[in-house]
Amino acid sequence: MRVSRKDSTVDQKYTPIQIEQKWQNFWEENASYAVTEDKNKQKYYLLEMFPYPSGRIHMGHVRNYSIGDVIGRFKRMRGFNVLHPMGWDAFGMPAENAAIQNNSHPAKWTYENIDYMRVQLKKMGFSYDWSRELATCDLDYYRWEQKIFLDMFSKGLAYKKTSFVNWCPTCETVLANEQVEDGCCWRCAHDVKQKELDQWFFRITDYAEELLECTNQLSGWPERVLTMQRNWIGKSFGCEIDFPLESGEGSVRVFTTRQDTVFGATFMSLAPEHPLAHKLTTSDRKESVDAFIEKVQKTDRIKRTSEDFEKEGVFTGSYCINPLTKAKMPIYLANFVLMDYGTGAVMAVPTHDQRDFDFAAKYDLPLRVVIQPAGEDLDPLSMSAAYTEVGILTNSGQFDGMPSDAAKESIADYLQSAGMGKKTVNFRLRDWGISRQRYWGNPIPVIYCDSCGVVPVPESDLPVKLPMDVAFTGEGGSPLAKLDSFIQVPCPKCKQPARREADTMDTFVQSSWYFLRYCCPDFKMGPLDRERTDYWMSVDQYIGGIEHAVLHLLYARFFTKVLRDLGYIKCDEPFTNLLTQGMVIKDGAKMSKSKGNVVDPNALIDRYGADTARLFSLFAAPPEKDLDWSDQGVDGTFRFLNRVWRLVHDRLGLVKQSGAVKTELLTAEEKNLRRVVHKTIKKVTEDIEERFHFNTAIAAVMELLNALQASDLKTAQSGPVMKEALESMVLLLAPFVPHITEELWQQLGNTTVVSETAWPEYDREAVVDEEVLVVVQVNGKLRSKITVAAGSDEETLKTLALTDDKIKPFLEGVQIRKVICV
RNA sequence: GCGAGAGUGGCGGAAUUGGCAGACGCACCAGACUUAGGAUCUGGCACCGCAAGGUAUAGGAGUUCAAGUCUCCUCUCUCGCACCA
Repeated sequence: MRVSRKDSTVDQKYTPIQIEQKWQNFWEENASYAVTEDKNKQKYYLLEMFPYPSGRIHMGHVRNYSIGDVIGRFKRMRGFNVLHPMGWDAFGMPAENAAIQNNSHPAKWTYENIDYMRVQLKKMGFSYDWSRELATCDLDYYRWEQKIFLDMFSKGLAYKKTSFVNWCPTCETVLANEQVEDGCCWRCAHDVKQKELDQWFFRITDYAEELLECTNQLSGWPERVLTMQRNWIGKSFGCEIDFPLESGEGSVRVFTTRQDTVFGATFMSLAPEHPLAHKLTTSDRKESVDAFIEKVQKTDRIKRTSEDFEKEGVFTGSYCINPLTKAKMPIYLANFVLMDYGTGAVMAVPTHDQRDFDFAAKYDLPLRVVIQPAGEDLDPLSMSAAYTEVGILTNSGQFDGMPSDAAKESIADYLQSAGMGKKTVNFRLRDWGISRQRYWGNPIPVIYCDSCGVVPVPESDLPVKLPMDVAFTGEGGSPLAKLDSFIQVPCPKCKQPARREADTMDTFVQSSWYFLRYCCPDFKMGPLDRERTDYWMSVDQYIGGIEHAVLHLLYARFFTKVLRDLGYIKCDEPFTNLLTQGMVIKDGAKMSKSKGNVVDPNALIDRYGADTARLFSLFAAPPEKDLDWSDQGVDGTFRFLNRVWRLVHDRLGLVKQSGAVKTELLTAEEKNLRRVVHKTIKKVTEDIEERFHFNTAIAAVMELLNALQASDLKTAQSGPVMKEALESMVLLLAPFVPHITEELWQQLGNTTVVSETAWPEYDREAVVDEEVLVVVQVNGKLRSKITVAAGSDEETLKTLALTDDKIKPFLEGVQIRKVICV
């Protein structure tokens, strides 16, 4: 039964544009996806990383949000109370740059972009609770962030210090360590320089231990991301050891993880920035030391910290004493020693550390072997490289003969009891520098007074509003710093003239807690409504790009713990499950304007509709893998939706006379068709729920469509069977393509809407096979396939297999040793 | 160098617990319908072979009645970290 095009009426053609508009209006008017805290339902908090309002959405957004929407719609149909919010990561540089270019204001540019992109997202048919929409540049958002800042300030978690920071000359602002990639700015890719500035920091290092420890509980996160976070936090166990100065005045403290090699330490290397550097320099060495320090400071950090950079140093003229050997050790400054790791001083063991070995070779410093590999006898004179593996201690006094692993423990204990050092733990993680010398961000709510010092803005004076009467010239740094009406304020304490902080907060601060504010975006009494936040948190499923593995995802974890300790929330970790979706690739490269390989979602929607755009991005690859864009693949997806549309319309006549399926009256063909239907329900449910394998779920529905199309049912039961089949197909597709399925659902005679309909359950009896195909192998090779009744016993199978025409020839003249039945 | 992941047709990808390798889709080929087709439908499509059959999951060994899947070695690619003491 096929309806040719000529017989079709016009309204039977699939017209995505009209259908999608119709249902988007319906969802909007009915606020279909708005939710409240319902204690009788199980909550499900679903979140995709919110976009920066750059102007228009791109394919990465389409993919990210389509993945999320499948999960959201599926969970809703499964009966969950689904919170699925959307908002805007709205502060940041591009808005300010656009303002400079267009002689306009960042707020105008940002809000215009938001308005445009909101329309785009609505055109995609995503099931957001738009009543919770927020933009981080809204006063109602950033005012509460200022409150959080003050809380952190009063707890000592926000503090100011002068230090060398990463400076991007193009962006004219500071960058956190996490925001420097390969020595370049994460945003503009320009070389990052070092600059000494007075900056605000968040004490993320206070949480290093917990942030590390909790990675072990995040079983719903990709191992890759956890590994990256663990490496970034970089915990190492070792010792701090004091090396007394030869002069008798004080000592140099080092951090080492190789205290088993202390007896081999023959010289000392300090970072050129080390506070003792100048004090230790003898007058005759002053000239060369100063020259060296200047040279190192001119070298950029990236070069300096690359492994192939030549190790150089200079002798200070001073000595210290090895506390265990009592030997005199010359103190050097060395370019490879970093001030911000450990103590900025390294005990040099040239025999067992390659860097020290190279350094010793260059400056002709003494070598002393203290660890011997099993069955070898290292001779310092003939060594060509450091020996860095485990071994047996030698030349190490009372520790001689001990395995190096055990010696680590014993020597640490000995040093500690002798008061020469202590066991310690060191982290690679640095505090998070949040000051940005830019306008379009959240003002740091602090005032500087000559007599009172750093004074936090009193809570009653919050919020510190971003002034709107600002000129964006693009010259001479942040416009805020030059705006007297903003800068000049009386000191809140002494009322004398004082100055407001001109820096704004890193935009990553806003994204560190937006997921919490979504729980109570209208709350007026503080940053967070404890009751509502506790109901929704934590986020059950978070979805976004891998590029945030250490940036945003680490900061958000840190903030969650801080806000917990401040009493705002209960939960310890923000995101229970994390899905990192792959990139969208075209012609072998990531889609980007600069490569000229972008596909504009608008064009796609106009030509095929949002359902096709969604379906293709879900079908072409599993979510966590990169997606290879194919225009022809999009055509194929569109074709599939047309086939679905036509099939339902072609079978409408059959479906109209339907009642309930009476299983006892079904023909074999009808039973087979039902089996396919219910097997598909089972597979699609499991693929979505357990694995997020949307591509195979869609493939299963495609198979169902193929089976339905091939079927030709004619009996009295055909109507009910077909109706069940078509309705199941429509419901199974609903999370992927919500518009066309609503329309078809209605056309099938339903008065409900799909989004409020329960997800289909498969019938356990209907999926049972009556016959099964059994594969017969001889000596591990496939030789025949036989069809047997389901549940046949082993004996029957054996007989059938051994007498099978295709099997017999293989058994002639051979002794059967074993028959295995699976 | 360290850590993580991957390698399957012309392409994107299936194979969930060791049990028919290549589902589904794209591309391609043939046919049907058509005034027409960039529409639709039917069939074909890993490789070699007319066929029977044989060979195939980066390469090599192994375990097993049976290996894409488990073990060992090698190669290649991607990502992250990297002078971190």
